[in-house]
Amino acid sequence: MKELEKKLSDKQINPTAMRLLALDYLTKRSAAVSLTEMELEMDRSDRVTLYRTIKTFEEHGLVHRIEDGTGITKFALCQQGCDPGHHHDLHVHFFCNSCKETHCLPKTIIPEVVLPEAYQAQERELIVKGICAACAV
Amino acid sequence: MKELEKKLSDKQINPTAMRLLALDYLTKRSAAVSLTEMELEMDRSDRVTLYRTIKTFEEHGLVHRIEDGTGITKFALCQQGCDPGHHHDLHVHFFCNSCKETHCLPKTIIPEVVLPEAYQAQERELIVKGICAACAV
DNA sequence: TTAAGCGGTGCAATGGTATTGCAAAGTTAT
DNA sequence: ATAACTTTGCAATACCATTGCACCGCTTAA
Repeated sequence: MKELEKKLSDKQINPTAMRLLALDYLTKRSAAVSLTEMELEMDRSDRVTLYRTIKTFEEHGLVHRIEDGTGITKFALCQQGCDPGHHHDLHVHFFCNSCKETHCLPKTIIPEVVLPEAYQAQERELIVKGICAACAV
Repeated sequence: MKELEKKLSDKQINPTAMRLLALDYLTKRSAAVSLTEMELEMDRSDRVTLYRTIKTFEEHGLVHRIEDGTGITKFALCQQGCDPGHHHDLHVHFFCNSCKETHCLPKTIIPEVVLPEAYQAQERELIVKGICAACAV
């Protein structure tokens, strides 16, 4: 557990019980989670507290928000190297049409695209939908 | 107006007054619109009717749905060549951090990405955020 | 001509997620 | 122990998406 505490304090987050639990949960998950999922699977706590916990994590560069096209916001741990304020996650997110889970593909980088004249890119988000490795037996 | 009627009947959509109005509105818009925007700007009508109108358009391959990361679903006319059920819009969508509008970039195609072993891609959606041409004076 | 059937529209109502306000509980420094 | 600050939980609110149902107008069959 010292491990988790360190992760939090490294990001200047006060390691409270709630936050350690949430971080532990996120660490063990392979897929991105919605708030509702977290709420259901972590009996321990209130939705709003989770909401704020995740928000804190996001602001400190510990998790990133994923809009996977379902309309429901999901979250996943950042790889190392995200800063408060600015995330530099440029990996693809994959939504499985079969199991409905959203996964980060940290090795798969979003290619640069050439925009029309005068457009300036600042961030980009690529969602690929299809059948994930686990479902593609 | 015959023009608009034809567009509808070409897609097997019954050209009612409401639908002609909605199509006209969409045709004149350069940016993608949310339901709420349509509701406000087209005084003529009820939100639910618009909702169903857009849904019909979408099902018949006349408009496509855009999840631009704001959490609010937006819609824009398809270029030609979309079929009921399957849209093949592979263009990039651009969200302007300044004016908050979302634009289709029909000339800018989403590049193919190489996925990890065993993942099968079916659709892809790329949102680029930044400053649009109009705001980038 | 009337009655039945049907697509389309509008209103009311519901469900779900995101978000804020506020007060209680917990923590830290003096 | 107290004051100051942080964190948490509950209640409440604000939207957006979606469904149910009744009504309207049109076409079709008796």
